[in-house]
Amino acid sequence: MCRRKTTKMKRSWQEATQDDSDLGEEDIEDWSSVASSILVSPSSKNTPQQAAFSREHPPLESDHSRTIVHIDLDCFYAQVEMIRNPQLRAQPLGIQQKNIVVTCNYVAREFGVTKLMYIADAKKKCPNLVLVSGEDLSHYRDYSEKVTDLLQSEFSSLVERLGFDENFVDVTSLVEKTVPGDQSLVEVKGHTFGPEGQVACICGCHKRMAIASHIASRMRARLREAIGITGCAGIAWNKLLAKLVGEKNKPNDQTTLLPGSEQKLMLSLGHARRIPGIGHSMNKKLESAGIVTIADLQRASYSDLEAVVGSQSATSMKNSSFGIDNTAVTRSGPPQSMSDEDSFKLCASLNDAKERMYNLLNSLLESCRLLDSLPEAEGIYAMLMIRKRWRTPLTIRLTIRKHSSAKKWLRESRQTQIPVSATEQIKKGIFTVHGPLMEVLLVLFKKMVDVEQSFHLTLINVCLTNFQAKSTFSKSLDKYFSKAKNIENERKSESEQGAADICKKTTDDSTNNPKVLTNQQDSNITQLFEKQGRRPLQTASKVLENKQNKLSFFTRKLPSDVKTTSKSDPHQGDGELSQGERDKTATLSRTRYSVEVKNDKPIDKPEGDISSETGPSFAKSDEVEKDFLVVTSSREQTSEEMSSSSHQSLEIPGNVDVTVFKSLPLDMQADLLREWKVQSTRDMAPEIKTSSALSSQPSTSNRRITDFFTRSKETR
DNA sequence: CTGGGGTCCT
DNA sequence: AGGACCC
Repeated sequence: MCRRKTTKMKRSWQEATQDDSDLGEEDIEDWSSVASSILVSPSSKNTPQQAAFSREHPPLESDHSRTIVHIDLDCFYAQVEMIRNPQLRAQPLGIQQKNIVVTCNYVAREFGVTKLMYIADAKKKCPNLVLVSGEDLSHYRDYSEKVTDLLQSEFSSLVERLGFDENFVDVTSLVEKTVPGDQSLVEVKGHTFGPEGQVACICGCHKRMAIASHIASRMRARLREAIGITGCAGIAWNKLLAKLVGEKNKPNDQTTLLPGSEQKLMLSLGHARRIPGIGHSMNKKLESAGIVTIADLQRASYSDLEAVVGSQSATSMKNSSFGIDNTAVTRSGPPQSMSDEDSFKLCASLNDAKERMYNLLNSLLESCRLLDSLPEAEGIYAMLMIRKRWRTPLTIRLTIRKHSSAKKWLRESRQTQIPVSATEQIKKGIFTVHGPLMEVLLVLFKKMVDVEQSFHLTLINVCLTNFQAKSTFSKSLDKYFSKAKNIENERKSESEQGAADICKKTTDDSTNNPKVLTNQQDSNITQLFEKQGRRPLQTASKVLENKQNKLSFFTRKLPSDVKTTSKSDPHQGDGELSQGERDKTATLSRTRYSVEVKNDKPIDKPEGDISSETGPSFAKSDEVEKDFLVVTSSREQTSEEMSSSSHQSLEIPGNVDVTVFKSLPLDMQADLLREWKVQSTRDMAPEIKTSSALSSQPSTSNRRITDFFTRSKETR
């Protein structure tokens, strides 16, 4: 079977090889039939035999079983600045970092301003260009996280970030749940890429793409409603194609790839460098072998290619050139590192370097803390934020760039463990550890720079990484709730105490001073500076603009997400929980969105609408801000689920204040319910088997907080 | 006249 | 620790 399949693939490859310029229907049809004939379980690709076989014949398998949406925000930094200051919307706006316009709005683009353009050139093109500094990324980071969170909580738990402004969303399971029973024809929403009316594949992918196009439309609508941000979507059956097709209609639009048109899409790109994964150095290697275009790549013999770039790259490039990509959407989780950097013309003295390092470190620790907003949040919010945010880095890295004539862009770095004294402090929520960290940074600095000699630096970067694996906060949760009434009554200091309690781990002394959580100047820091005028710790109090968004932070990668050497199971979908855990999952969830497809036309309907029984049920978007708990109704409920949703108070541990609990955002309530439920049933006997439809019901946001604390970064 | 971030692999 | 890649 594999052999037949591969033979057929090979034939199509040879056809493409023989005349790349001919994009006739024959090629496309052949590809389509190939694609449809080999809907095969991709899990069969990891066997050694397969790998060995692949070396001779790269695994060109077109897999249509997944449905991927790629979301790409329009000129992201510029959009954020326009949200922050709407007056900018009407003007040509450029975001400036040092000497460069890193991005600009579409008004400016009409003047010919482009990304990564020198300020001087941009001003020449557009003398009235308004420039906003974009060197501080924190606002962009905030909006970026909101976007990922929205996609993750409302559409799919499988969301992968790429930079700040792109997200891949695997909507396979959502699509499957909404496949209409009788309607075979579903119109694609938005633009398509490919010939109209093409019926290319018999596997049902066309219909899935069409449904996904409605989901993508809903995603973009939600991003606009809830965050005020616009973006493009690409819809296809793998990440590569989704990303590439999404660019076809910009800005603020969407494009669905029609099955059979992948060859046309890939060849439309022209240059091989347009393929994600082929960067500067790969491209140079390819050029040295005479491979410049994607057609060249398709045409190149595998053995030649392998000789130039190695077998692994050869295989993935060959596949990519045909639009084949089996890589999974990998849930991003919270960041693996936090860094802050500054570049400059000249840094030539130790004191200068110290001050710059201090400033970088200070802003890093500031963004770790989030305690500034604590007094303005309810105690419970603060605590949960802390639970999410307080990840303790175990290593610190210093990176510099020396001016040394030749390789100006070369960086050097040294890293070391953060002193245990400092990590202990951070665990307790005390972020005034500048002193010890500065000492460590200084050591790292001197490993790279001979401070006795003259030096010339042009960049310094401080990076916190290697976050601690296991959180100890989880067990303090119930304690917190039992104190919740105090917090309500006594406001600020009490909320700080609440946070402090959480941080005390378990057996801490009872004399813990609540004030540890306020800003404290570390007097030791003074000794690090011979010169005065350094900045005190900033006590800026950021307000919680949006508690929901602040609180729904990224989930952490789970062990099952950790890469298995190469291929992925496209059906792992929402499956990072074990079957048993899923079955125990509370069914309360926030309103979810989807699209009802009826008579070839999508109709928005509230999820509770019983008349939607015949088709897939989707919530309507207008009511999203009303946070009411709904029992997801896109399938039948088991009696167990009915009871868990209608008698939710039974799921709440006795020591928890119900009033406080009910004041929480609904998705958080669901998170906690699930957490308790899982905990209370963890040691029970194996549960009743349920249907796959049931088990695949996503618990969306339910996973976020719990996973964050029960699982953490596994050491690598 | 080259951003300020991130990721993973070797 | 560096290098590749991404935005």
